[in-house]
Amino acid sequence: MKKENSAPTMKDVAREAGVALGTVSKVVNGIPVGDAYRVRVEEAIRKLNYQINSYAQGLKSNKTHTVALLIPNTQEPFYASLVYHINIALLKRKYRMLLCSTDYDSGLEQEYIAMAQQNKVDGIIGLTYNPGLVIEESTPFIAIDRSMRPNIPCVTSDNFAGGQLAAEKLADLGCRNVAFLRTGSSLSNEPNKRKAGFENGCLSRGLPYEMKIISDGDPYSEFEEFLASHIREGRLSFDGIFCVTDGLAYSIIKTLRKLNQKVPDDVQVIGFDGTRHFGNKDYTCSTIVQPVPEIAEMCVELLLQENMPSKPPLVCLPVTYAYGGTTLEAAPEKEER
Amino acid sequence: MKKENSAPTMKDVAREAGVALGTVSKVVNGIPVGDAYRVRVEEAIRKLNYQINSYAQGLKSNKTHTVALLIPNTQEPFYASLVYHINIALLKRKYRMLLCSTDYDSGLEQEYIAMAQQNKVDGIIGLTYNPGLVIEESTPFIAIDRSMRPNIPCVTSDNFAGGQLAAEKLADLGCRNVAFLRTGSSLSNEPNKRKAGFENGCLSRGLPYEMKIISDGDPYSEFEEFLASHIREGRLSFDGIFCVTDGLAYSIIKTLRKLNQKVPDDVQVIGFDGTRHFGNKDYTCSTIVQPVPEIAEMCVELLLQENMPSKPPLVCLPVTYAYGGTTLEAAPEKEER
DNA sequence: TTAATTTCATATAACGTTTCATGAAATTTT
DNA sequence: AAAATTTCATGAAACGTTATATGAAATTAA
Repeated sequence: MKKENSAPTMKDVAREAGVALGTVSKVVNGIPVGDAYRVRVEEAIRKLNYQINSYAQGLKSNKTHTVALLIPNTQEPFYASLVYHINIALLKRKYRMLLCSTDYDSGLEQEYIAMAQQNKVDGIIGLTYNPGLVIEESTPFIAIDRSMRPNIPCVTSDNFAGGQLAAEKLADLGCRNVAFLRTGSSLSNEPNKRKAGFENGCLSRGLPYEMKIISDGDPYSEFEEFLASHIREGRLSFDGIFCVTDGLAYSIIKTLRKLNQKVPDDVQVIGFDGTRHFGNKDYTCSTIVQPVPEIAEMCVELLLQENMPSKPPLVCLPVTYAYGGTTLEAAPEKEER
Repeated sequence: MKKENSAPTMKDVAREAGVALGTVSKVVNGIPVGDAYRVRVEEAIRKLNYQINSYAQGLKSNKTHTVALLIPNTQEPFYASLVYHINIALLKRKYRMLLCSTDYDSGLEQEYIAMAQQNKVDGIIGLTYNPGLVIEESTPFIAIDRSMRPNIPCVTSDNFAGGQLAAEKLADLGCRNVAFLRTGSSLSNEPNKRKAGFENGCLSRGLPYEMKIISDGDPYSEFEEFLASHIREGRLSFDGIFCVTDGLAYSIIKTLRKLNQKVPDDVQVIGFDGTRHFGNKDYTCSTIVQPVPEIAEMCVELLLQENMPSKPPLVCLPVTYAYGGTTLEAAPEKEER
């Protein structure tokens, strides 16, 4: 007599189908089995509504079907978007996601990695700015947005091309004098690539540019001061601004408004990230879009692939430009006024 | 001889400490054991850096130490904040979180619940607007923000009090004519409580009010039309607006700006949620703050408590008002101009 | 037709826990 | 001091899988 409330096991399926336990296991795992057997097992599975007990499976196979995602937080739109798409990519492959918000705390990061080193996850996808993390060779690790070390695969957007694209767009849209703005808060070197790409793009188009990087103090008031100091007779000396992130772009747009500069008529603004903010179209700007779904897919793909290539790949995914109302282009959908 | 790359097991600890397997299990699970034994086991655990294999544990005990979180998405700030705080509350108790983005898809929701019904999670915390979900009695379920049915515990903010608080605040700040704005997109009945509380507050203060609920069409242009129609000689007939969410508030503020109404001088705006948007202080408004960390704690607490009370609790947590620049109050920190 | 080979379902032994019956040692009772 | 009782570490069984050795049936070779 079977207990009331317990899920059916392979043994139950085997009894129901009149086959051996091992045969059920094979069917469940897609290992070829005589047609007559397979059909009977499949029927029994359907009839009993059998689902595999992944904990028994994990115990036996040392595979947990769980992947840890190390991410600073789940609230900034870019991170939230990564969480969302990685979650989808994992569920698609029947993997669970263990979410680990690290708050940039290297102690926590190391703790989670240690946990993974034990037997709790099959691998880690990590966005961390802490290069000193101790990661055992045996734990598959994929880095997002920052190359951790030579032997760890890394998936990033093509930040250099993104910077270049921003410069070219601004040039195409008639700018004659542009600026790159960035805060120094991020320790990743990817923003530097955005900057380098932007410089490169400006140079190749003969577009005069200025760089402003605020690393200390309150970036918002510092940027306001910076912008105010570039106003002569009510006019800003730039007519195009590239901000290192959309978050900064929003802030700059607000500052520009305060300084009576019209966006995009007086000055055009391009951000970076392109993560839609809680589906509210009021909070978009023209931007360089990071291909978050593709980044997510690629991370999961690399992490779960059977045989890691000897040379760990550095994947650099293409970015695109998207109009968002803060440049002179026409909206793709419909002009809203 | 032990395999190189495998984690130490209880057996290893037992051998190292010279005690029986069961004794190690007791120590690990905090079951009292003779002091001398406990010390030796603890030492061995430290020496071998033993960590329990939660898959073996889950197999044996039918406890998975995993909780599923059903949530529409991870990107809207309120949801993102819930994810974050529930994640923390669970990790604190050594529970894993299985994140399930449902996109309001009842099929997906049901699928995840079925998965939980099998043996994959110990319980579910769910924010869903689908009252028809089939949930077995045996699966602990905590609803957020919407009472699913009488026998399922539910944790919400005190939406009624929040509406009331908004009305009182606006009255205190000198408003003489106010409006409640809401989109009809949400199927939850909690927004109705916000509305009811607001009405109640207005009535008790003798504050004339108007309600506008947009359920069809593009809410943004509809609201713009609505607001424009209430302008006489350049002045809006309201001097206070309560929006059902911060997201709507941002949108309304932008519309007001377009209509040349100054916030907060001409019209004050209060939103609802109080989730800080990606830590960017440019995107805050005066608001009724939902106590997300407390909601998260409460959900986890209720879900994991040993003996569920016979009468499932309906927990209603207190909200607070927070200044955010869109009302006439002074900023708590420092006035920024 | 018989022997050698291949095919493939079966049964069994782990995997690392928890739990529980067992009985030795320590304590209390007489 | 002996008997009865309590305390508590022990070790084996079980949880639901996977993997591997086993041998029966089917196929091929002689």
